[in-house]
Amino acid sequence: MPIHSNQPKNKKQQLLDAALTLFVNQGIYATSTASIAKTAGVATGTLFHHFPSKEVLVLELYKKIKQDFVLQIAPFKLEVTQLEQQTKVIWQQAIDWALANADQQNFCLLVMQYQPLSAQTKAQIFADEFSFLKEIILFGQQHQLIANYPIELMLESAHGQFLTSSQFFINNTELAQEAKYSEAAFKLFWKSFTN
Amino acid sequence: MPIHSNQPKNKKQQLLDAALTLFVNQGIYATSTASIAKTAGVATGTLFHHFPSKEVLVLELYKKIKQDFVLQIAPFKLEVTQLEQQTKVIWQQAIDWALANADQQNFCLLVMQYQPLSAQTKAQIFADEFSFLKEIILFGQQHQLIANYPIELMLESAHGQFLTSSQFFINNTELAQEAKYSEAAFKLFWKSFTN
DNA sequence: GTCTATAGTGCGATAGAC
DNA sequence: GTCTATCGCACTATAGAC
Repeated sequence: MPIHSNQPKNKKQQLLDAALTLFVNQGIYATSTASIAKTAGVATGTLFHHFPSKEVLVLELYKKIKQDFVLQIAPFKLEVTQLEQQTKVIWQQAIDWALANADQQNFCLLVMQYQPLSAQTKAQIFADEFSFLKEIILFGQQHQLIANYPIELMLESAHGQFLTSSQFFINNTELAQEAKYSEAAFKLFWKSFTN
Repeated sequence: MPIHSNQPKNKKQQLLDAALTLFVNQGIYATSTASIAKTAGVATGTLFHHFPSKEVLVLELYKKIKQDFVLQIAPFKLEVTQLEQQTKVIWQQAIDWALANADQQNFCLLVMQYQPLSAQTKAQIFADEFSFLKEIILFGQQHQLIANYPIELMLESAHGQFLTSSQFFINNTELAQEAKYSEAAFKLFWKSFTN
């Protein structure tokens, strides 16, 4: 650790933190690099020293967040007799992460609509993020627990349902604690896939 | 009809048409009023004669599109013995409209993330647009055909599933013709709600 | 109603001192 | 690595002639 380390970690992290807050409150387009620098308490030149462009800043922030999300999803050895229960645990871990990291979750939604990032970039991120989901669906189909619909459609549907439910609970945090709501959200998800 | 009517309808409509195309190809923020006017073949001053601001232009375009969408959804007298079939017809009408009006559908998605419009404005639009959906769910619940989950959650879920499926088919138009895919999309939707 | 011309603003990014 | 200062550009919106 350097002797002269200041109380706030490093300026790069301060910039990422400030950017996240501003992005989710104002949108990515509406947030200027100058305002990010000002909020972070650094100069605009410093921002462009750490990130060659605003676009790169957005992408780097996104990747860090998704890395954190994937770590919250504990891996399983899938069991035929336990598949619904195992899926429920994973679903709840994902929802809990979204609730505890509402800014991060909202930012990911914004990035999906942020047009300066290519569709290819987004598709790659999506595939990485939800590889565990594909395993569950294929495993369930092999054992006749999950319907044999086309896998691409099912992946999109599952992702969409997760986004919808997590957004609902983020916008209505008091309902996330009620079993009636959290049970219903998972059942809506699970029943759509069952045979 | 005025004697001096030009071949292109009126300039206001030309502006709306140009705006739609540019918005879905570049995003709303990334599209300048100047480029809309240029594409429409009119001057920037003319744009601001018809729309007091870019924001109003966006909202007016959005309302026109949603009006058109709602007209495509034929009303039904809901019947207990026919509910699944009736819902399927409505679902397919909605998907077909989205496919035939991909630009319009994509634009609606962009508007939902366009932050200059207030959350209240968007919520109002959502309620208007999907009132028929609420009727179906409540009717189905009364007759024990549809699960008794909280109605707000079900409405969000239904809307999300429609957006996911229509986006999937817009991005993979060749699959929309295959019964395997279109049947699966509806079943994913319907099964999630059934008792 | 439509045009041309432009005012006024704020942006992303760079240069160069320290 | 960080700063100050600023460039060059594109944007929304307006003014005023026709």
